[in-house]
Amino acid sequence: MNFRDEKVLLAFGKNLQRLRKKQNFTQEELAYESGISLSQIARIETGKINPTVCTLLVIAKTLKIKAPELLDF
Amino acid sequence: MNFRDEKVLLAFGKNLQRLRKKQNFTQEELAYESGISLSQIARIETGKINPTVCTLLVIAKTLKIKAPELLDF
DNA sequence: ATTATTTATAGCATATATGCTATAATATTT
DNA sequence: AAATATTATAGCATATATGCTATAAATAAT
Repeated sequence: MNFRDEKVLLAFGKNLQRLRKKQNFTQEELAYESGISLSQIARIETGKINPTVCTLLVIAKTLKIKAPELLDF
Repeated sequence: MNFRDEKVLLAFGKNLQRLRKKQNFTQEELAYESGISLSQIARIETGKINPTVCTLLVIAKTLKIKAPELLDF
C-alpha cells in the first residue's frame, strides 16, 4: 500500500505554484536557489510526484514563506 | 544531491510524537487507523526517514489535526 | 518482579523520489 | 511572426520511502 494520491498531489502542486509566483520566482530560480533540480520542481507543481518533507522545507525556506503554508490548501 | 536533513527529520518526528500523544493515539492506533505500517510510524517519529507529503496528510487526517500543524515546529 | 503494552530496530523486496540531460511544448516579449 | 523565456516531459541511474515480519528494548500496569 502506498499513499500517492493524485488529486492531492495536484492540489499541492497548484498551491506551490501559486506561492512561487506570488513570491516572484520562476521555476528555474527556485530550482537554482534551493538546489533542487528544475525537473523536480516541475514534477512537483504538476502533481507527478509525492515530495518529501525535507523538500518542502527547503522550498519554503527558499521562497521565504512559512512551511505550514505549503500544506494550507 | 538529496535533502535528507537528519536534524530536521528528528525535530519533525518529535513534533509528530507530541501531536500524536496529545490526541491520545498509540503508534499502533495511528498505524492501524491510517493504514500506514507501524514500522513506518516508528521510523518517522525517530527521524530515520524523510516522509512524503501524502504520508503527512494521511497522518493529519487520522489524528484529526490540520496538516500545517505538522510543519509548525 | 512479572506481565503486558508500547516503541524501536532490523532485513528484505518493491515502488518511487530525485538528479541529470535532452527535448518538446507553452507563454511572453519584441 | 520570430525570438526568447518559461514550463513540461522523457529516459536512465541511484538513493530511499514504504510494507512486511520478526525481534528487541523500553515503559507502564499489576
